[in-house]
Amino acid sequence: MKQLKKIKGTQDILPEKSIHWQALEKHVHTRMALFNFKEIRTPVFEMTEVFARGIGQFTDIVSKEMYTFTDRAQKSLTLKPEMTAPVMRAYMENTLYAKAQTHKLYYIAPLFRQENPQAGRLRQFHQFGAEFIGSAAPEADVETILLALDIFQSLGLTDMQLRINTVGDPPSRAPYKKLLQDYFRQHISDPDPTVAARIENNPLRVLDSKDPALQEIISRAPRLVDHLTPDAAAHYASVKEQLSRAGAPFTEDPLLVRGLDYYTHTVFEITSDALGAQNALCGGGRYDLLARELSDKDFPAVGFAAGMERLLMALEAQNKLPGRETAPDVFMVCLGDAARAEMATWLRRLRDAGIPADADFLKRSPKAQFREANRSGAHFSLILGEDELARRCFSVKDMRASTQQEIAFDDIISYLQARGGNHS
RNA sequence: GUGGGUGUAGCUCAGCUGGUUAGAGCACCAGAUUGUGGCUCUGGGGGUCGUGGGUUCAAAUCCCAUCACUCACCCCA
Repeated sequence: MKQLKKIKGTQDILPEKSIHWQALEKHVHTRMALFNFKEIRTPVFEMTEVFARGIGQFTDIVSKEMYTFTDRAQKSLTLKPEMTAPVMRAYMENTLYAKAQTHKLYYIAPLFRQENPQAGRLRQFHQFGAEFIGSAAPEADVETILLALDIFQSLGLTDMQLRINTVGDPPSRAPYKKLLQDYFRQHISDPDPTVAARIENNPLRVLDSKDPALQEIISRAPRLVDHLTPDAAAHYASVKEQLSRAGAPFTEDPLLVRGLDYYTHTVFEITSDALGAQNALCGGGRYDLLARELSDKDFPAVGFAAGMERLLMALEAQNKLPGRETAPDVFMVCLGDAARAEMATWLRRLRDAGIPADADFLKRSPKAQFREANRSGAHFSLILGEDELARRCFSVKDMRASTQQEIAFDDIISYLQARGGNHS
């Protein structure tokens, strides 16, 4: 029979790796709590509308990367390719805005995009992220950026770059867009279809093109920073000033343009030198326009999303992977049928006492059971055989010291507890 | 969607210009030690050489196709 294989661009996270995932998730929960962000969980799939309207029809995500299918009721559903739109949908659907003026939400979730996989890019990948909804103040932008930095830094990660830019507000952007369109139409003689479409639909996106032929033209293009309304300019200036005061080094990148339509004002990206071509650890920004795309209400918001696979890759490259292997404190070695009959009972007693315990389940030879005990990393082997049963005791072997002594059944739990677990 | 690279044991790989039953290290299992692991020694199991076709007396090796994986472009986390 043919071996079944996982879907392209997906990954099995085996025990060897999952210890790092668990530690990273725990770390995220801890740091988020420190900033008073609360976890939100949303379904893995949504009505396609949530993304089509939220993210924007002309974005790469919506136009070619979504896992979209129709269910039996002929509704179009989509596996979520990002979390900001679902969080905003949930925020409004559950009228969180009625409970408090601002909400600080965070998530850890699997996401799906049908792209060609490569290092740091998968079809099912995982992000954690935060969404600070309800405040239009630059202080909220800063809080969000500092949160992202904090999570990376507190893991010990170094060699990161924070880049920021502003994509302005609608009053700044509308006239600028026209200006940019005119400029590109005038200077790009025969644009390829993608570029042509971008000039029409979202000229800002042309700015981050890496096409060598366009670099010259792009570098001379009019810049949004020079065409901001006073309000937008003040917002951006305030973000920069607060970041500087907080001691967060950043570089301004006038060409940093996020691929999603809902962004306004501040956008930012944190990249790592430890990664390959896909070096963005985290991307985010303010998205005051999203709520209106999904409803008839307006809510200012700012957030970020960070790729967990990429973060783990960067941590691994710097030897900073969090999490350790676990091992049981004790491994039972049962010799003979009478002892084996007591195995389940003793395992239960040990575990009820909070002592991580394992045993051999293959009825193997003593030698093989000790080998397994050794491999498990257990501190002690609890040997139970004919002799021990008769004397109502265990032979307790310390696997590191290679010493052995008898401990009465009645004393075994307290004996092991006094040894303080596997790390003593 | 487009390029490049790689497919031999569970893993890492060797296998020269095609030539008997395809190898090593690690891992796994067993024995040396009939109730004692780690070290050592001995032995063992495990491979349709990614798949299909072609050339040839003969293909893991050469040719074609195909699939998978991977890196990169695009784009993004």
